[in-house]
Amino acid sequence: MKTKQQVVMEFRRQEILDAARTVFARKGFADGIVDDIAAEAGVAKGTIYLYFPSKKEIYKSLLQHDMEALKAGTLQRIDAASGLKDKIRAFALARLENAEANREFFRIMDTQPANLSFTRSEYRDWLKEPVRHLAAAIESAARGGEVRAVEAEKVAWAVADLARGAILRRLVGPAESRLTEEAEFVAELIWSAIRIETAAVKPGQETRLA
Amino acid sequence: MKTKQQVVMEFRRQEILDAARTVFARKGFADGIVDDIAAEAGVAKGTIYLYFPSKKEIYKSLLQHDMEALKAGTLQRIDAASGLKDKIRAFALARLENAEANREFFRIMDTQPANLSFTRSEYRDWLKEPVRHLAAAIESAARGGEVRAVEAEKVAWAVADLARGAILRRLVGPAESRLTEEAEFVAELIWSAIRIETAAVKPGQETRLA
Amino acid sequence: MKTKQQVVMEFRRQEILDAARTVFARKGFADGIVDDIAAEAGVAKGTIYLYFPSKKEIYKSLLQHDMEALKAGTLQRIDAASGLKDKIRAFALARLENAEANREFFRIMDTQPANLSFTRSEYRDWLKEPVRHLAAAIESAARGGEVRAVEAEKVAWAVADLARGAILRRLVGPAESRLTEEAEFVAELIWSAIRIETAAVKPGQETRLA
Amino acid sequence: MKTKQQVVMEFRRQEILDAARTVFARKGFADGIVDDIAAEAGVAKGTIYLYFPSKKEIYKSLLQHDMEALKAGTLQRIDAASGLKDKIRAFALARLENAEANREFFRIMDTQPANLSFTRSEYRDWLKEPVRHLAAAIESAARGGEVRAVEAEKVAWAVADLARGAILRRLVGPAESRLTEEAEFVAELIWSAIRIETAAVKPGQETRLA
DNA sequence: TATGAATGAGTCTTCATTCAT
DNA sequence: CATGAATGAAGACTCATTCAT
Repeated sequence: MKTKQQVVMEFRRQEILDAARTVFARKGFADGIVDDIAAEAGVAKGTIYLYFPSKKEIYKSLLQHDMEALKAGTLQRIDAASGLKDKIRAFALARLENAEANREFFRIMDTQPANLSFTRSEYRDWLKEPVRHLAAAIESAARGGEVRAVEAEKVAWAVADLARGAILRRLVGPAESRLTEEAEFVAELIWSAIRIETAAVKPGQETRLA
Repeated sequence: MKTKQQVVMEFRRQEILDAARTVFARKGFADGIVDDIAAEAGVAKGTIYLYFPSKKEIYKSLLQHDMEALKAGTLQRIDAASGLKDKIRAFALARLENAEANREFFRIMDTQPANLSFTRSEYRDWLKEPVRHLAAAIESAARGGEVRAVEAEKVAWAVADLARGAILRRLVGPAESRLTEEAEFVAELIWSAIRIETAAVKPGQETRLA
Repeated sequence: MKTKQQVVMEFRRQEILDAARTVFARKGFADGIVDDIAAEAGVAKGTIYLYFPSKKEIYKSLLQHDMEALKAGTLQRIDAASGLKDKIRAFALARLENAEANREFFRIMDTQPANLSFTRSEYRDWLKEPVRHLAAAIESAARGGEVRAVEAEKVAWAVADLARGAILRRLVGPAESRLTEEAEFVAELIWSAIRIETAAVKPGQETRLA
Repeated sequence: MKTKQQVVMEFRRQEILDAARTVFARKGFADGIVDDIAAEAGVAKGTIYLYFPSKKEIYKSLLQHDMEALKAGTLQRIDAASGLKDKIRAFALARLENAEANREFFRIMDTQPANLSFTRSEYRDWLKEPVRHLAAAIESAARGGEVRAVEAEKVAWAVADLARGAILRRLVGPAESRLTEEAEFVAELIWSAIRIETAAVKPGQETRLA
């Protein structure tokens, strides 16, 4: 069981990480100075160094923590969905919602300097697992004759790419549609591309891509 | 007509921009110091400031310049292609080849700090025009009954997203396939999603997605 | 009579001083940080400040305390010796043994920053008294015709200087001889220099300087 | 041949070293802050770092430089003297004069923290050579029957110790005697201790020790 | 025009000291 | 009394920018 000490310790760390996320998201790593983080967290500068050995380490912890959460959430939502199309939609929606709820985190992910030893490639590693998960589902569906025999992993990455693009556009310009619509668009696009047509699509029988 | 002065001036600016591209790509904006750029360009540090008012301005000029080139190239290649699928493939290939030929530039685009007043949103603006171009082609094809009545601009952005994802993966891990294959995959995926099926796809009649 | 309070107080102060001696000897004043002292003493950092008003004051107390002990010990051993040569030997041996038994203290004495208001000059003051004591013995011997009429105080300081040098060399390199031999060397050297020769020294009649 | 560049470079380094010597002598290493050195040298703080990579390196360079000079000077003066007693006197006088002319340097030598990787032991190394030089002269004299068969190196170190003590006392209290007298005292003391008496010293025939 | 030495504001980090518990 | 988390002043070092040559 945790001592009260540890609880307080953990709480402070979290406060600082939250402050850091805000600051780094706003100014990036280099321009997000420690004074800012301290001010944002409402503590003195020295206090920061009681909980983290360096600015870099704050940054790393932040990424690690947030990415872990994102990964777990995404995996869980993929599993919760039943059909393949639902899984695709779930994946996209998980990423969209996470980014929406945590714009700061996404902005960091997206502007992360490549030279902090903890690099984008590691970021991609966190993404890799959910993508593989999705790829497995696609393969399974292909074996079941539900979709065509596609390169499952490439298609799964495509889902991730589309989700990312959608998020980015929402981040820059104001949102023009609901998150569910965005996710639906992704799912529909991919689904249309890989499903096995049981019949010719006649004019007027369009899918929701339109 | 340009004086010799101006020619020399322009030449030096270009040398410095090239050096800056290399440095910024390697170390990012914050860690790419002016001394590095000067050394890379083979001039003294002070000389840099005869051609650019500040480090930030070098960065901005660099982005502006490279993005302009990318935009022009992409537009031209879209126009050169005839059918819609070809145009899609051309778009993807243009971006892939550009990124390949100019990894440094792409890396900068991709890690660009969000706080340089010259932001990603502006970057996206450069991309916007080729995407709109592609969207127009899609709409035209839709009107011609070649593809379904889709949200043309969203689909066009999807093409851009997929291309970007492909590039990113090539940048991180070593390339596993040829650029043309990557472009083909993108074109095929999108095409499969939006084309109007003239007949049911029978088993064994798969497309090249696989 | 001391209350139990005072006894405990005194005990804690001593513990802290002991810890401080170890730390300062190992790292010097500037690099011997208060956390180190607290850890070494097995108390919390705040506790230190219940017993001493500042780090500097710990340092001063430490020097004061140790030097007082050194002075008292040296004086006592000089007095205990009977003849002049014995007194010289006793002086040197007292300093050597003290330094050996308490290398930490000596190292502090010897590297003491000159700018702690409590300076080396004060340190020398503690040494002054034993030296004067020895000088008095020399003068007395001179009056008794035992040694030549030398500048007693200068000779006494010379004894101190030689002892110090011997200690320093033992501190740096590993000891090559016993403490008593070192002291004997000092005593013999000085004694040879000031004694009144009762007869010419013939070859082969060398003293133990060799 | 040196370029003008190198000359200017060397000159600036020297200016900074001079400033550093003053500051370090006054405040010690830890409290001698870089701003002080810069102010003393009449340059901006940043300039310091054009000539030295770190504060520690300034300190090391300073010691190295000054000790080298001291060693060379001492060796030369020993060699210049003819008889053994003269050599002893020369050694002591060289150290005394050097310390007098460069009180700052001596104070640094004497308060040097032991934990700068470049330690006192290395300082002793610089002293070692002149001492060995003197020891050789003593041994040679012993073989020539001029002095007794003493432990030459220990005696030579004794000379160094006495010189050091004399310097220290002059540094603390104001000088009471001329440098030559101090050196003469050292030489006379050692000489009395090791010379071979050709005849009994009769009362009234005292040497200059008195 | 080109140079590169000089500048000093700005940043991270440390650590003596305080104080609420 | 004891604790140790919190503080913030201070210091080493960096680097964009300037300017005398």
